[in-house]
Formats: sequence, C-alpha cells, structure tokens
Amino acid sequence: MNLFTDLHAQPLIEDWFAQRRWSPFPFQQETWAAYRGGGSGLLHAPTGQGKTYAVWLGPVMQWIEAHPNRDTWATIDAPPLQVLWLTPLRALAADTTAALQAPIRDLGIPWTVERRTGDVSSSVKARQNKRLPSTLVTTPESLSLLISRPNAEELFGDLQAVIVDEWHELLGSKRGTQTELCLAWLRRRRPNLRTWGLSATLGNLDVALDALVGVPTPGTPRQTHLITGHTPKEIVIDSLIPAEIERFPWAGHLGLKMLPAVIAAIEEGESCLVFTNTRNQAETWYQAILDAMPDWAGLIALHHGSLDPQVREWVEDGLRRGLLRCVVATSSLDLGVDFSPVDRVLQIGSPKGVARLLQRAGRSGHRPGAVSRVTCVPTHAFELIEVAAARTAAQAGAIEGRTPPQKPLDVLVQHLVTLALGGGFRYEEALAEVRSTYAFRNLTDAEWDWALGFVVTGGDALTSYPEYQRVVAKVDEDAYDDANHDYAQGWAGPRYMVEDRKVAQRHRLNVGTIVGEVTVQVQYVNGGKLGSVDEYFISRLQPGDRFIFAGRTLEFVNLREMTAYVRKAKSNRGAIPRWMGSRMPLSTALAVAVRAKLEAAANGIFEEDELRAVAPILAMQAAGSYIPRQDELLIEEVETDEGHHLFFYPFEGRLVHEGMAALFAYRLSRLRPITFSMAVNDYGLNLLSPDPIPLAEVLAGKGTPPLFSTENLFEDIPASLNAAEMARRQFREIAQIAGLVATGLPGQRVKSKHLQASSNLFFDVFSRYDAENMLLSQAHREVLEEQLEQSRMAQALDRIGQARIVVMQLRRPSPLSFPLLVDRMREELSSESLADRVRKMQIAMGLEA
DNA sequence: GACCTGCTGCGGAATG
Repeated sequence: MNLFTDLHAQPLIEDWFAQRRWSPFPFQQETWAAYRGGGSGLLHAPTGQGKTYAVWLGPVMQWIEAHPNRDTWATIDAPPLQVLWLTPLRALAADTTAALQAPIRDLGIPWTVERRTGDVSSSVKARQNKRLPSTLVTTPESLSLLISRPNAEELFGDLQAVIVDEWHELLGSKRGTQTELCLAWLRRRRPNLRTWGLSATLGNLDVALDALVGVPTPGTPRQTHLITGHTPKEIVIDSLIPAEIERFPWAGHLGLKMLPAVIAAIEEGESCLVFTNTRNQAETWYQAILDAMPDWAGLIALHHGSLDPQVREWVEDGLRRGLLRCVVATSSLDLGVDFSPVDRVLQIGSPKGVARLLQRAGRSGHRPGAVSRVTCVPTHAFELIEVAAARTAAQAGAIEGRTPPQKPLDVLVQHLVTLALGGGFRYEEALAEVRSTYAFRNLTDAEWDWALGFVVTGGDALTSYPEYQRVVAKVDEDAYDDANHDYAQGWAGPRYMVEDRKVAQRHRLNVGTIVGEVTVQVQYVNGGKLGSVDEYFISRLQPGDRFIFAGRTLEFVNLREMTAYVRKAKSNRGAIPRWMGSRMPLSTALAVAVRAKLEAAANGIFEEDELRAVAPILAMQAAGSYIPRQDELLIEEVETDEGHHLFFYPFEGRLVHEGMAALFAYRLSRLRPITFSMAVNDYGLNLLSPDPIPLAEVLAGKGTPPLFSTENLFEDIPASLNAAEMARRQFREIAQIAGLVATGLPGQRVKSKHLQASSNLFFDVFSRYDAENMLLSQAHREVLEEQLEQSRMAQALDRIGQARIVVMQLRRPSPLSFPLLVDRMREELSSESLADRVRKMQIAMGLEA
C-alpha cells in the first residue's frame, strides 16, 4: 500500500491491515505525514470512514520509529501516558479502548490502553491517580478531574498527543469550553503536544480547528492541518410519499397516517432504525408498530434518553448482534456504538437540520465504501418541502456550523477551582493560558479579575460565607525580602490554591457542565428500574392512573423520594408522558434551503418527487394567497370568528419567530393600545386580536421604530417578553456550573426542588446586593442568544428590511396559515378530536369540495 | 377509542 515506505514498521502495519482485509484510507498518509511533521489538526469525514485508526497510527508509528529493534519490545516496560483520547460518551470510551487495544496487542507493542470514566471502579482510578496508562481513553469531565489532582503535572509529564473524538459534538456546548480550557492547560505544560480532532463535516471547520488547537500566541508558531476524508461517501435521501396528498394532514407531528408505509419499509430490510424527534413520539410509534404487527414482539425495541441505561444497553447489544428487526429511537442513537447490521434508517418528521439528517443517514451503511440511506417520513404535507430542501443542501455541502460559547464565566470559575486544586496557579501564567483558548481569547482584564475574585472572596454578596472562599492566595515563604521591605524581584505573585478538604471534595463532585431537568425515577414496586420522566408529569397523576412508558402500560402506585413506583397495568390504555425538552428550531441552513424550494415552486419548477407531491397544495396557496420568493416577505390578513389575524412568514425557525411575534406585537401596540395572542411555528407567526390591527399604518412608516427595524431590538425584546423570568431559569444552570449549588453525591441527589430554590435565592441575593455580578449578566446574555437566537433574529430582520413586503388580504385562511391556526386550537380544544376538526377545516376550505 | 411535540450528555475518594 506504500503508505510508509521509508519506515521499517511498514510491513508490520501492512500485515495488520491485510489480516483484516482492510484497504488503507486515502487520508491516512496525509494524516501520518502531518503528524510526523509535528503538526496538529482536524480530520473531518462522515462516520464509518475509519478515522479512528488513521489518527491512532500517528503516535503508534512514532513509538515504533523510536524503538526500531523489535526483539527488545518484550523487555520494555509500558511507558507512562503517551496519548490521551477524549470522547463525549462513556459507551464510546469503552468501545474505543477495545479498538485501540487490538493493534497494540497484535503488533506486540508494550503499551497499556485503559479507559477512565465515572463508571470505572475506584480501585482502578486510585491506581491511575498514581500513574496513567500509555493511552488513556476518557471524557472531558474525567480529564478535568485528573487535572484537579495535586500531582497533575507529573501525570501528564510524558504526553505526546491528545486526540479528541467527535469534536463536533462538544464544540458548540459548554462541555466544549471545558475541553478547550483543559487542552490549554495541557499545551502549556507540553509545548510540543500534538492535538488531533476527529469530526463530522461542519459549516465552520475553521472555527472548529481554532477551538481545538487554541489561538496562536506570540512566539509559539503553530502548524495546523485541516484534512478532509475524501473517500466519497454516498448518501441517499428519499421519502415515503403519501398516496393521496389531498387526504394527508396539513398539520400535526405524529405522522401515524404513514404507519402502513413505514411497516412495509421495515419489512424490506433486515434491520432498521426508526428515528423520531421526541421521546413521546418514539413511545407512540413503538406502540403503533407493535399493535399493527403483534408478531414482532421481541424483535422491535425502544431507545431514548429517559430509559434506564441497562434497558438501553440491552437494545444496543441486540442491534449489534443483529437480533432486532427494528429500533424506534431519538437522538440517543445518533452517536456512538457502531451497529453494522443496520441497513435501513427511517426519519419520522422533519430532521430540522442538514447535519442531523446526514448523521442519522450515517447510522446505516456504517462501513468504508458502503452506501448510507435515510428515508424521510412526513408527518404533514409541508414537511415534504423540508426533505427536498435538506437533500439539496446536503448535496451542496451547506451544512450547519456549531458555534462555541463565548466567554462563559461559569465554566471559567469552575476551571479556576480545578486549577487551584491541581497544584495551584499564578496570575499571569494562568491568564495567558486561559486567553489561549478560542472561547476566552477576548477575555478582558476586568472579567478575569472578577472571576478570580469570585473564587477567592465569593464576590460582594458572599464575602461572609467561608464555603464560597474556595481559593486562597498563598505567598511563598521566601518571596518577601525583609531587608528591602518588598517582594523579591521577578516574583510571580501568590500561588492560588485550595486548602480546605471539604471545598476540594465538593468541587470534584460537581465537575462538569451538564445540568439536567427535574426528573423522577420510574421503578417497579418490586425493584426493576425503567428510567425517568419529568417530575411535572408524575405530579399530575393519582395513584391508580395509567401511563405508557418504556413501551409498557404502567399503573402509578406512589411517589417516594424522587422515585415513582409503578406496577404493570392490566389494560393497555394510558397517557404517554411528555417531557419538557428543549425546542429544536429549523436550522439556518435548512431554512435557507426551504425558502429556495418555495421560490422554485413559485416559478413552477418541481424537480423532486416530494415537491411534485405537494404541488396541489402549493397551487392552492398560490391561488388563494401567494407563494413568497426568497427576496420577499409574505404577510396575510384574515378576519375569522376568532378575530383579526396577521400571519407573517419569515421561515426562520420557531425560536426566532417567538421573539419576532413578541417584538411585532409590542411595536404594533405602541401605535395604538391593542392586545394580541400569538402562535408560532418554524415557518411563520400569527398575531390575533379582537380589534383591527393597524398594519398598513405601521408599514407606511408610522410608529418608531419601524416594525422590522433592528434599532432598539434588545430593549424592545425584553420589554415584550418576560426576559427577567427567563434569565432566572437560565441562572439555574450557571449557578450549578459555577459551583454555587451542590448537587449532592451521585446516586443520592439533592432534590431538584432544593436546587431550583437555592439557585433562585442566589439570583435574588446577587440582584440585590451584588448587581455587578458577572454571572447575572451572563444569564441575560444566554437567554438572548440561546433562547431567542438574537443574532439570527437581527440578521433575519435585516433581510426582511431589504425584502419586498407582499400583503395579501384573504377571505379565508391559506394552507400555509393552517398549522398556525391548528396550533392555537390545540390549546382550546376539549371535546372534539383535533384530527376531526382539522379534517373538517380542510373540507370547508374547499380542498375536497 | 385515545393520542395531538420538543434531544443528548457527565460526574468522588478519604477513612475506618
């Protein structure tokens, strides 16, 4: 294969590949050359392309080169830590450890490969605390914990390379920030450290690379590489098209109308993954499939994040061994273990993003060279447009980026305590180290001083509480020169350390940035654990009530100490729990693609099967109202029994529309007092008022600022939404990450109500006595950016400001407005079934005259 | 004959 012809190790590696009948991947040579040159980099490719072994060869070959005499290997002791391998998942850590051990064992290299995650026994951890294996596979959280060891510098003293697997998964979250800070710590101690990231393809690979290797500092030039896996990966995206679009719903999300087609698709393959967007939807579909195909009991399974880990492991194992015909899952199966037998992937409902759809497609054909295929199943008619848009975007490589959080001070505060535990730190050195990360490259002196002061004194409000004075500034004994009454020349300042053992223990228990929801465990009265559901769902149940969870019908018995005890119910009717998850708006990349597809349709171009299928409904939209082009904004005015409606269609995703609805309502009401009720979805927003709405006046320029202006945006949004309450909720996460609120020991958690109560208390105390507290302003910033997507909203308003505004006065609602109307009915509807009502409305609107 | 949105992920160790 001529990969490494100048190396004596070549035949060894060649044989090893040949034994597995693997051909080398084209990017292996490139990766190896870059590694050998001392460089760092990011290797991006779809899953199933063999990235793992491509980067693993680097450090292994380097060792072989340094130890040419193979006969001596058996007499050499395993070296201390050479390679650190980070993964975002415990399950992946276990799999990777096994994968890396194989070539080490086969080649006879004297290396130890071990993992370290929370589930590793404490005796193994204790041994590792003294000396790390030659390769350590671990998570960002466990790496932080290692850095908090007093002997941390020693433990990492021989490290050659760090490899970050699935970097795209960490990049956009505070877990990524935590990783950035730890990598900066490693780089300062090992200046020649090579950092390699493995990632799926992203829209902002340059940012991903910068965040991985850190920003260049003066005097330390760096050599970085962005390597593309250029094995072409064929990905097929198709749809199950409803036979009669006229009888297909215009709204709704469950999609059970497609059940027969889905069952036929499952029957076609050997082993099938059915992805849904929510846990409730996964449970519903699992029941529906089982009801339709009772013979499949035992051959189909359910997998989502609220199921007990043991249940999930059983399912994953069944998939790997090819024992399961079908698994209905949420994002919990997006990532991780390789299920080679899977040959069919279905996606129920819109994937909401291009990257997400590609990720799910990649769960089938998970081998180099194999074709990946995903079949989308629409739950309402307009979703067909989204599928066609997603396919075009994927082919064009228009994939979403992931933006790293900027300066999250809660993560910095936590990291400072970690550093203080790990042998301590000094002001200037630590500041330079933190600023070498992408996340904190623009950290101001004031922000740094505030964060440092916060861990030393607890800030203005907490100075009299010793438990919040976590870090002490220790002055070296010989630093003070008594003769000169001054500190010695060149003294680097005090060393910041943790001295209190309780502070140390509490900190180690709280390392990490993942803050969960308020949930209660679900367990059989006689012991078997099923998983967890949101507390608010359980709190509404009476003993004897039934609900469906983990694919079973359960009877609620009682609630004790955050555990809901249940028994099997005799009847199989019951409510399916709904979780308070986060909301997934249509991604920016997909929103752009959808607008382009609509423009094509407006111009009479229907290239894809999906678009041809919705053509009759789009024709109704065009006849009754209008199909907006990309440079237009459609506004519909309709009067119904409910009152006066305005519908806006920016196609920017529901989070942006939520902010816009509040903003528009606020600005319209400033012209004349008027009250609105609002509804939003991914396509648009609806304002409803009992009184006529002065739209024409506002569009004509009356009122300040104009409706679509970005001027005063950040004043007008908080005024129109309950931003203060949102910040209070956001602060719960910040308080926990910054170490203000302890979560208790694993396994015996502090009750979440207490957590919420005390984070509320901190919020109030800071607001009153420490208004300059930077964690408070961070909470407000995070609400604007994450809950309201403020930058996306500003861009959207700019775009709309340039757009031609098309106002249509309608006698009855258009197809596009339909889902927004249904959304409102959902809340009001009691006796009549929603589906019936939707059907009647469709008929009333003349679709089936 | 009821159902009618909202994902994922981690984590301790000293003492008897």
